[in-house]
Amino acid sequence: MVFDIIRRLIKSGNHSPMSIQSLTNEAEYPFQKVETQVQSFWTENNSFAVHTEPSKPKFYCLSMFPYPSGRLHMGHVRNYSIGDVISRFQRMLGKNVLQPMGWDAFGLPAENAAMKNKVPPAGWTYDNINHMRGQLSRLGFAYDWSRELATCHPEYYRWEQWFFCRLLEKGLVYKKEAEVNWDPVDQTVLANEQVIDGRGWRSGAPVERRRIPQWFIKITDYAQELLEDLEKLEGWPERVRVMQQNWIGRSVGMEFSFTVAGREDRLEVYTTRPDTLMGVSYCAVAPEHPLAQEAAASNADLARFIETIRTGGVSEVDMATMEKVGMDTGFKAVHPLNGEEVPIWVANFVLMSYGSGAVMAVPGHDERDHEFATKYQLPIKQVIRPLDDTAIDVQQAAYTEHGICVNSGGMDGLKFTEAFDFIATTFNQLGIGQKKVNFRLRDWGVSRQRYWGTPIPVINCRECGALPVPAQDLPVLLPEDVEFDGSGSPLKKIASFMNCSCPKCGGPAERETDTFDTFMESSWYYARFASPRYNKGMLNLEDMNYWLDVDQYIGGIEHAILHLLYARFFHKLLRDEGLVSSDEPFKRLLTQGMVLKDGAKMSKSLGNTVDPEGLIEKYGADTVRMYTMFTAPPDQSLEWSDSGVEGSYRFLRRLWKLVCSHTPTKVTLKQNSLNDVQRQLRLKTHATIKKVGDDYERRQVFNTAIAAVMELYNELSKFTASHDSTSGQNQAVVQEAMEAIVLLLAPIVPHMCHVLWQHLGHNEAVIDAQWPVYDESALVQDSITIVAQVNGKVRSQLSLSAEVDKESMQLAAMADPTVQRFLEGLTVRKVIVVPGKLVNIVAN
RNA sequence: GCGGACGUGGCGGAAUUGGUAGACGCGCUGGAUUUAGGUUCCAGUGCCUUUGGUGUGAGAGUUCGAGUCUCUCCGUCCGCACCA
Repeated sequence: MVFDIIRRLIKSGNHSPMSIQSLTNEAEYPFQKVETQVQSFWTENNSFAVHTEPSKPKFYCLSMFPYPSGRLHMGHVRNYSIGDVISRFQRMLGKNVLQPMGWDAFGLPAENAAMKNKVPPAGWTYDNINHMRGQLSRLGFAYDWSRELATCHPEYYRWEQWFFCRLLEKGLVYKKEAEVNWDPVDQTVLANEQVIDGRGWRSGAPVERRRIPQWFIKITDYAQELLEDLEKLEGWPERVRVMQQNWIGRSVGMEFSFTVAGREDRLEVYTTRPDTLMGVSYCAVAPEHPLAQEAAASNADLARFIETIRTGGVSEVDMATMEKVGMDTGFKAVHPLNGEEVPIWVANFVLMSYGSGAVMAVPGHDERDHEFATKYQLPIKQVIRPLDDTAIDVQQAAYTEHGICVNSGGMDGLKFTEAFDFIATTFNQLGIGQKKVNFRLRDWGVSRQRYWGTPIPVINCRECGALPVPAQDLPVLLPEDVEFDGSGSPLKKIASFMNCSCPKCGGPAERETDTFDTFMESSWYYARFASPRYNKGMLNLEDMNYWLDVDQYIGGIEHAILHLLYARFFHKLLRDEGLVSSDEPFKRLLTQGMVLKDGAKMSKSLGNTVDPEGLIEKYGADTVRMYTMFTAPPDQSLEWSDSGVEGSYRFLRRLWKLVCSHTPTKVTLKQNSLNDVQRQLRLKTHATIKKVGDDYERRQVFNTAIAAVMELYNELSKFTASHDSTSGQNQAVVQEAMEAIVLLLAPIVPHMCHVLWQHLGHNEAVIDAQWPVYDESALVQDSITIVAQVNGKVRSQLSLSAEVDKESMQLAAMADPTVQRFLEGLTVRKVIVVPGKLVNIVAN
């Protein structure tokens, strides 16, 4: 086993029992001793290991696992602090809380490091994991480390290989040619990230688009369900759901074909705007389209042109921002309604991978078509007019709104849906097309021409084709001790990996050397965490039924679309294989904001990073946790400030001193015998408990929770400064306020609160304490403040009995001298009374 | 290009359902303690011509009442399928 407990025990340091008293007697807040001692306590007691216990309510809190890049950055600290706070809060509510941690260990950076430092990707990755595990422990996160996993471990990826083979057998996986970025100098495939301004990042050579056979998983089979189920995800931020909805991109349109003049075959196109059909002035096909290829065969200029437009990146942003260029193929498409012939062009903006690789172009009513038509002086026809009949000039700009058909023969006067239906009926009768729902979502290409990834478990036999590796031969192990120089896959050079025999005919065969997209591993790790050591199958159903779904998932907004969509898809695949029982993996989602410094994202290239380790050294983990939770709401970006850290540190020091100087008491608090000042403090204590609980659970904003605790602290410290709080009910209300503060902060500042809780006279550990419940009777007030406005402007504040009715409020406001002064010479027209809040007198 | 979000003091942010704008923290100013610096404590702190006026990127609108709702504009940031 790679991950042993022993090493962590050594890491956690000092085991000699140190009494709480020796800590709380220290004049200054001894954060180092506190944190070391409390972390030892958690380790020795195995405090965060959990088991499937069907009789107990569970809570599964998951933070997106990190890529082991080498060191934690502030983004990690923030992400994992949020998850830890939620986990510890839920535990105090009495739940059986699972909070695991692991490593998204495959990926490109390990290969880059391998080239740079001449070390194998595996060794580099394991070293990073060991270092980062230590950093996480030092931050005091309540992980069940016995469940730790790393995706590069065969125990993990073997099940992914097994599952892929199942999908292959079920027909949910297929192989087809797809475009990649090809570096002609380095003779290698480049990631989009490695293409800079259309050139290879290392060679500087112009990148070519090349087609190679790759594996795809049929996510489009699940497009409709992935779209519909978004509505069930009430615990997800609206914006993430909208992003996924747009990504899936359901559209209703017409699929139909043009005849090509003088030919037997037809040109298939898809359009969402059949109402503009009479405005078609040309068609455009992708460079890879058969018609384009055929035309190029007898036209050297066109062949050269197609070659040039196949350079440049393949990403969506490259496609959308590049200059739109094209060339006439010489073929003519015959308009299905008026028989007119329009030219067929080849254009770089048409994607072979989307739809049929061909489009009808209506420059009058589509911006992209308009740009292209203007450039090549193709005709622009107006066939739609605005509903309100405003004058438009389609020669100047495309009119893209829905409107009414004009210049369209029999369709004139029809609105969008009427025109749509007309075309649908007509084409059905002609047998050349029909209504079709299309999705923007494309099938998931999972092949990567990289070494450091899960080997795709496929054997290529010259006789029998591509076959899945039989289950008993799994895992296909990735050789870890390799020479890696970046020129193609090292797997191709290892004969013992490459050569195998065909599982069907037994003849000589070769292994697939591509590896999986790393999104594969991160698409199911949440489930594996619930049965991480299970070796009889991919997932243990009993554990799945107890722990899933993930109650709270936390991670960066940058994963809003891809990772979350793939994980949702994978969950449905797992469900259909009978491995899990629910439809969706993540009940509630919190997308944390970025950590910024000087207004920019912290990054190595900008040199504006802050190293968490140095901060922990200087201020302790509790301060760092508190600062990251206090400075901004979790879903917004966090602007780094050194003096802000000082502020959090100062608060914790003050709190430490105040509680340590208090003598704990067991005196019973008697609500009815409290004086006004005592009642006031008690009111603040319980109002704070109420607000903070709501902030943690419903609102998930921790900055305001901390602010509320600070307010209580301020009131408490004023109280202790001006009253003798060593005896009687004074001591009782102070004890109550302190206990509240310690409990309310325990999820955020767990080390300090562990010690302070014991100082306040409790034997149980604060992690096992019950979350405080507010006392409704303590919140009852005798008098309330009412705002008096004249014409919407605040003129006075009135202290009135809490039970005051609307009429009395109005009378009191009218009688107020300041209000009177502002009403002088005016006639009262109207009075608005908001019970318990304000009175607005409208006068002129 | 497409899609998404955001814009409030000197700064980070608060205002949860249309009802006292600026909670809490930082910074700054003054004072106390200290040989001094630091620390700690106390008081003040949106802006202005201060019995008042004004103020939430700009402009308009709805409303008794708008930071919050609607529209237009400006600006900033994020994602876009091989980075994870």
